[in-house]
Amino acid sequence: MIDCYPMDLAERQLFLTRLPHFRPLSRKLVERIAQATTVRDLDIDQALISEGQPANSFFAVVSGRIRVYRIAADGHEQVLHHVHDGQSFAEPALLSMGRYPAHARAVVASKVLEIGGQAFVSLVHGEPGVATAMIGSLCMWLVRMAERVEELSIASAPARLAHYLLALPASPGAEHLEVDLPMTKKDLAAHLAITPETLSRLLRRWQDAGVIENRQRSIVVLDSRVLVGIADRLEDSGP
Amino acid sequence: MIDCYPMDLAERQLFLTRLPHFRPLSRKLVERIAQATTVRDLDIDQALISEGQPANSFFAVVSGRIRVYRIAADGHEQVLHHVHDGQSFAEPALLSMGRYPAHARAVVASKVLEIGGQAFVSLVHGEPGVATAMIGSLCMWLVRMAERVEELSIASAPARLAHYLLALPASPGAEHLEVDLPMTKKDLAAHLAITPETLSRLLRRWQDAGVIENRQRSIVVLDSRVLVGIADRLEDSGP
DNA sequence: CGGTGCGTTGACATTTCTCAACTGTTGTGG
DNA sequence: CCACAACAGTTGAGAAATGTCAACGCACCG
Repeated sequence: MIDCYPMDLAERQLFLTRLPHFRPLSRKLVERIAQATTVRDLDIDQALISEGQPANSFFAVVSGRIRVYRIAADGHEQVLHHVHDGQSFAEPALLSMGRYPAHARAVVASKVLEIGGQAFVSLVHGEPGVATAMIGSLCMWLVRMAERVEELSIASAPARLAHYLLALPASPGAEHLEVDLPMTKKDLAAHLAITPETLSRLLRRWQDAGVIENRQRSIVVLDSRVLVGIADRLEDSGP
Repeated sequence: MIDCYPMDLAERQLFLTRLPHFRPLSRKLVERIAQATTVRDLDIDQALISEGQPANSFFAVVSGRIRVYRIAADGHEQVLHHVHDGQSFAEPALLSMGRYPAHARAVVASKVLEIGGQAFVSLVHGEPGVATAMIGSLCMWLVRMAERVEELSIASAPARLAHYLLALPASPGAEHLEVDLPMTKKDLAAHLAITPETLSRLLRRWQDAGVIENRQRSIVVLDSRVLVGIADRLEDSGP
């Protein structure tokens, strides 16, 4: 864990300024928001929110990654989102629902900013600038959710996986594109609503076909055109 | 089509007052919003929004039903939502995206209120009450989307269908609960990401088992406990 | 160095889709 | 008002995809 020192007010303020939806706010407003924050350092797998708790805060991820999930009726853990650094979450819970609708837990050791309480809520209701910022933030979440719905509506597992890989930010490897997987393959399987076995077999098949290279925590895309074709459900060359 | 007469300002204002997120607003504010609206009467299957158009308005459904959808890469129509009377949509497009992210089209003959233009946007940015109302509206959408994600993440078709039926508002029939299907079975199948054939077979099987009665546009639930069990993936008594 | 759990692989069971044919309903034009 | 066209809905048979169960290798952490 790199950033495991306490953040002072100026640091918290600087971090807030960098969040997309607080960027347009005046220095003074951001300072007032920063005063209503506290820092939470989380160990790996440490719980942050339990479903049903009264919502008194929302959160922004400074570093690390948070898993937002619910427990299905059969006890299975259903992942709603992975929240990365620079993103915030649980705004709706604080602003209009009153209770947290899901669990949240650190995937890796993480540092989050807790922004909360009545102080922030009254700021939203009283300051048009803050309200506008929150509207922008909520709209971003809606777009992400719409993408997620579209992704999950894709019937075939190969198409869902290809779609997901192509949407991930790619860093130029030695010669081809290399995408870092932001979670374990087990979690990725859950995210795509398939089993880990199916995921493993798909990656194996594409590797054998020379389309990708399957590494530990990343995928090297050797022929993205084939992946695009699979994502568009044109055809997947079977086993 | 019942309401195919023009709505005057007072009627539009009254309708807006009834929308959940405009209810808390003062009479004067609602009147100013109403002045920025126009009525659109749509025939069955008539287009309202095309994906990619510049967004200058958002919409509220007075009567009828609007289908929000996207065209997938393979030409398949992917339904994101069905919007019913008393609900609004496309707020994010107007407030922060600038362009419509999806198509919208009338499922049946419908009347929608177009609320729009710079007038409304400046009202949102200037009037804390309106901004708060929009925040509430966006939060409701987020909750709906989260439910949709959870629904689609359920792996098995019987569980998805049972979950959907149980979430639908039920009217007490002669003796048992009767739920009206808000769309055709073909569209319902698309909504659940299954084929119409699979849907038909599931309803048939449950009817044969005495759990439901399969009518044209509604389902009579004879034994909701069995449905709850199926939704929780406990077990579905096979054919 | 040994355990814990991810990732992989194989064999098998099950679900769901696909294709094709048929039935029923609805709405329209003669 | 009826006949017909168009299309939602149903049913069946077979194929394909995916899940389940089981076993094993391997990395990582204590």
